[in-house]
Amino acid sequence: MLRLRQPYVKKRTWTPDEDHKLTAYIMRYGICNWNKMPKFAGLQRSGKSCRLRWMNYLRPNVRRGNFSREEEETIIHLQKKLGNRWSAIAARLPYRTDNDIKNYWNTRLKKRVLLDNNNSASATTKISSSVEENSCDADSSAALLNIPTTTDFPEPLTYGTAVSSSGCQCHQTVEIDNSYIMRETFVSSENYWEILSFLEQQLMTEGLDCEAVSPNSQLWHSHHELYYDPVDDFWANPLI
DNA sequence: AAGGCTCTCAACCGCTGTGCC
DNA sequence: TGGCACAGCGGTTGAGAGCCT
Repeated sequence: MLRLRQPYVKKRTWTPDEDHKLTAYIMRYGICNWNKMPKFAGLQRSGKSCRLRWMNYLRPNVRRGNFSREEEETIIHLQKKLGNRWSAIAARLPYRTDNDIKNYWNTRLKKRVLLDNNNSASATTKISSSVEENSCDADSSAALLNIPTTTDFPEPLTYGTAVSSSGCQCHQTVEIDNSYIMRETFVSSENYWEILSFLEQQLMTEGLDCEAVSPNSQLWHSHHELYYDPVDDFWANPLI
């Protein structure tokens, strides 16, 4: 299959204002249709771009910064076991995105593993076997390596009226103004308060995201018909 | 100080899977 | 069953920071 590539694509870094609009929109109206969202949110972006930005950067339960030794070892182990299935690996590393893991692997871990393989085959085996000694599958390796689970974080207070949990995940459904639902999977308490504060500012500052579509408008109703299927949740079961 | 090189990460792309009509 | 729309995935690459000469 021939892949046609644009000869030169100027990358557009997201501006704080764009981040602001996207976050405000999602926090208020949730996620329904990525393709239509940019228009409703007043963004000159593709739906894909918005989705990527949210998933990899803006989403509350995303941990950024250095990977711990345990996380590194988990990635090495899972990559060996699963291959370059980054989303599957990310599912076993709460708070890390597939893009982050992929980048980290490509820029650092891959080199290290190759180096280890070249220098000492036994050194690499040690890392893998130390995991496999205690765990015969990837599912349990996360627990083995002390990767935080939902219970490691204090349950955040809920904004709004309704909270529901399903199984072991902290999956929250929040109703605001009786007209729309915001949902978030577990959020670290630190990020949660940041987001909550931000959301409260948004709700209090009418017109701040004036280009976003009002939930009561005809336009909003037309596209929110499709909104919210609890089964369709990227984070429905992050530890599977 | 300046130019080139390397590394990291955010963002883009095309492809594939899934659900709906 | 086929076509379409959309979401998600993994590979790739541009931008920018930092390092080196």
